[in-house]
Amino acid sequence: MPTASERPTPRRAGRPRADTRPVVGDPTEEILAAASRLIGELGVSGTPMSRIASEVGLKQSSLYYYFRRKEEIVAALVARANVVPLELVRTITADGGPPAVQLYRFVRADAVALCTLPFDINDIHRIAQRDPVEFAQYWKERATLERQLASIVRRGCAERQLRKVDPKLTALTILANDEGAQNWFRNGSKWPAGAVGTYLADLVVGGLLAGTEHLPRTRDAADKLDAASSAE
Amino acid sequence: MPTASERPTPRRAGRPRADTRPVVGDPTEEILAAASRLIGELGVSGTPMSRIASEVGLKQSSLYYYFRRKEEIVAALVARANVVPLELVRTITADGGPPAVQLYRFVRADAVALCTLPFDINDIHRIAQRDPVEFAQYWKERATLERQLASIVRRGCAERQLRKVDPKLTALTILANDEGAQNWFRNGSKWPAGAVGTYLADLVVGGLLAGTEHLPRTRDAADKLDAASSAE
DNA sequence: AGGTTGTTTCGATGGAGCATCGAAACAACC
DNA sequence: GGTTGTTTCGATGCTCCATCGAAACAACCT
Repeated sequence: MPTASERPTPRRAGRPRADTRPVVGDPTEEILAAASRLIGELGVSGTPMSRIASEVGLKQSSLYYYFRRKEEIVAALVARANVVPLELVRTITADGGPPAVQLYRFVRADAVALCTLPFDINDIHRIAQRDPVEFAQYWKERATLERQLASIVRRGCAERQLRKVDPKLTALTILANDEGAQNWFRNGSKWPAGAVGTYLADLVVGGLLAGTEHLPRTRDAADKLDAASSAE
Repeated sequence: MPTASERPTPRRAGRPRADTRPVVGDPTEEILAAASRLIGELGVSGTPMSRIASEVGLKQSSLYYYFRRKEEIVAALVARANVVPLELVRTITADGGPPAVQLYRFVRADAVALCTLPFDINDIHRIAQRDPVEFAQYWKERATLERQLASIVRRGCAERQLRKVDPKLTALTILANDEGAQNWFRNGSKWPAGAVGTYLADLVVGGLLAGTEHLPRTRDAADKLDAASSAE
């Protein structure tokens, strides 16, 4: 009698696929994975639904059983990508420490996360701007992110650690910076993602600190907290 | 006898347009102007050729008499936008002055120029990445811009005015910064373009200077040179 | 065993957008 | 009056997105 691992995948309910390859996992996940890969290569408007479908062994129209519109796929991808920075501010704020160190940690980690993303976040950003309904979740989370970043900046200014800057404008610029970095990073960068992150964090936090001489100390503190955070 | 200004525009050679409105100027220019406006509103993939055509009083297929492909229109737009930063480094380098001041002037003016651009430079950037042939000119000019910026940074480092940074990486980041700023600026900014430019220049140059305390002096010097430059 | 229900997939189809082609409709010149 | 060159059009083919109804199965019920 065959064990579960030997047993061939049980036939699924529903009409069989024209493509004879066996169904590997959750089709929704398969579709998202294929879409992420293809969109990373060809861009959103450059990847036809038919291509995504054939990649997962389906016909074009069958995709619409899982997603009602192309943008729904894009929205699902961006929703996952958005988790990273949100989680990031959460843990960094929880870890505490001086605002400048928190900012340093965020900028570096966010830049690295964006650079290792398989698809172009700015491309998707653009689509999200033109479809506020489908991407309502995205904009809400992004506003939260901006607020939390701004509040870190505000504390940094109050404690005289940072120059006097507009917290809201600074938060926007930091996010735009990280996304801008991804732009040329994906465009064939000779620097590794980690180097880009550290460079950006140096530049931004260096530009915000009341005295640049504190930058090395800030970076060291960030290193230590990051190490402790990844160890657990 | 009617003077030149009273005389109706002389009939042009070729089949008359279905649209009865008189032809105002060079159709190529009209097309580019309409395309710039529409693409700014709806994005490149969001503006159909038929829309551009009807805007200038032509049928869809008639556009292909002036431009062979849609990307050719986009390339023409980006070629013009690219003139601004190139001209900018040229005059700023010619004006001379400390490297930090030159950088400050560039970042501020470039950010302002991008923010007042009618269309989304990142959107076009993305298309240019996927069509290196049509946009060869763009990439060549951009490489030149990077090199010139990098050389300013290199001098700044050599003169101990700036922190020790990678000049090439810095040039890339500066350009990405300016483009990133345009992203959220067009997305309904409550700050004027000038404020954005000054803020970005403060942040970037502040982050590069060996000592932040020199930032106000650098800004003042940039102000003076900009005033002198605009006066002539 | 045969029928019913629910699930998943397909094929056909319509509509929108890009691009090409040949011809139409003019002016200018011979 | 005919020829040439310029500008525009309409028709057409192709690709892509999205919808719809039906096909092809499994599972469950009698």
